[in-house]
Amino acid sequence: MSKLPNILKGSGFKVTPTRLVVLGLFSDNCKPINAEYIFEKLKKKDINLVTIYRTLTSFEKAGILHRVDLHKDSVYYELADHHHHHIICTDCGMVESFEECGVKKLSKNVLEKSSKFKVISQHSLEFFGLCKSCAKG
Amino acid sequence: MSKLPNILKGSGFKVTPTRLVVLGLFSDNCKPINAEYIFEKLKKKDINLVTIYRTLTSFEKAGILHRVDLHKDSVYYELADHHHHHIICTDCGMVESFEECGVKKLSKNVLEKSSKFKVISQHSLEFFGLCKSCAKG
DNA sequence: AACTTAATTGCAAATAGGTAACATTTAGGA
DNA sequence: TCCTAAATGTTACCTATTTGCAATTAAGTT
Repeated sequence: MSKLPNILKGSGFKVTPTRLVVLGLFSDNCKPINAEYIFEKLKKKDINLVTIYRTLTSFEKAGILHRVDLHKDSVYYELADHHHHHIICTDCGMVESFEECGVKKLSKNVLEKSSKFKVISQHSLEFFGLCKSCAKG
Repeated sequence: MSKLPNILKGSGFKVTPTRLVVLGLFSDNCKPINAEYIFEKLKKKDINLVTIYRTLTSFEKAGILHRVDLHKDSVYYELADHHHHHIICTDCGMVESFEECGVKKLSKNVLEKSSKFKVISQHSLEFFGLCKSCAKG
């Protein structure tokens, strides 16, 4: 059950402690995380923040991670094969995930109607609103 | 037909030349634009970049503008009442807009199933892929 | 029309997220 | 074990955006 190394090898990456542990964080967390979060979580391992940025960028290029836009001031990622979407509270920033996503059909339609695009490889769908406790205030 | 001033007044803003001309840019453009673009377009009027950032932020808070995440390095906005979505080429960055969006139903479902949220006020839906010319390379 | 004042803007400096350059180290094949 | 390209650390840098504060102005009031 050496899943993580195989993911790395499968994308042509060398298997390094840093990459394993970063990838591990993503499979442990079912929420989108950013570079700073990873840096803090792995403080003990003393991994350079620059390396974390590089790891994230290369994982994204390889299709292992997807960006998630939470309208926050840094870039968040999650595992591409989770295919979650989110509701974000515009007041407190709380994030809830949901699975359901009927966008595949729409994606097909959109591509057919498009005059300029050949391939759609990914989509993002996020909702913004107020969580129950912020809606009270 | 003093539409723009009324939009501003309706949100409790004072009507200033800067705000009028920034808002005007948004109603002329059917594409998402960022602070830098506005700054360049209005170079003749010599508007401070800081003022543009402040204008964008306040318009967003007031619900006049929505953010659009194009996975680029700055924040883009478009008029909230345009309700467009986009396909972005991950290679060259080209953006195409489309109107169709069957997300309202989904939005309702999502809110019903959510344990934590009370209100959904907005959503974002973007597709990422390759435009025809980048797909060739 | 001049007066008042809170809202708006300009200017300079700071911050924050992210990237580049380059030297050092390491994974993993020969 | 050795070799080399890939990965990492360190430092400096860049670019988008924000903050603090002084000067200006929209727009209501006299």
